[in-house]
Amino acid sequence: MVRQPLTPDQIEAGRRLGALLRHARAGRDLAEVAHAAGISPETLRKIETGRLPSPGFGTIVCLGEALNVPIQALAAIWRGNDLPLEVVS
Amino acid sequence: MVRQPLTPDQIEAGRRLGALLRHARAGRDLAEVAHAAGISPETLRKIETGRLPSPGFGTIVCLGEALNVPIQALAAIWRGNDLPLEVVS
DNA sequence: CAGGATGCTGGTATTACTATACCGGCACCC
DNA sequence: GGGTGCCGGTATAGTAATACCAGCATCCTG
Repeated sequence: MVRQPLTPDQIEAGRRLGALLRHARAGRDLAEVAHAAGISPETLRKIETGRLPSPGFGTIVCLGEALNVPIQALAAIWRGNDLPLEVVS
Repeated sequence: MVRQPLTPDQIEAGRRLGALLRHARAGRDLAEVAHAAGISPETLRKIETGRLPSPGFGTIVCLGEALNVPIQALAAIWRGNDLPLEVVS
């Protein structure tokens, strides 16, 4: 066994994370935010839509910084604690 | 351009992250911690030695949880804020 | 209303990297 | 001298990050 595929749990965690990030962006231009975070717009879009379920740690840290989302909120979302969305509003 | 290699900055960030995690583990068995975090001992060892500079977001979240390290400390280390190591002691 | 601009989406392709496993070797300590 | 634990190297499946493109809404403007 070399690297088993992502579990459904991980995939759903990625979807929750993407939804939170999209909620946090809330109007700002996708490309602008991606550039501020130092990643490509394509990558950000895929994260938001859940097609990149488990992005790199640095990617998320930079995104949280660019969007002013506390990293602990992202971690909580990932772990499944359905933290209220008010923390980012 | 498809996926440019990791920058030296990212590699050094990974090294700092690994050093912090190793410091936080501080005596506990590597294999035990890895199991608690839900990853393989090999992977944890590579993260600690800096040979996996930019692990997945979920990997770091689980590790922080297993080691009782606040996720914000890990993010700060990654960003380069040379946060004192006392936060984990 | 036509037509352009803007912004998001799904698809496909490519490359670097993650996560895992196995091995021999090197310490340290009882 | 045999555990116990860490290390470096190698190998491999699968994913992350990026790019390009055609399509489809919405909005503005002539």
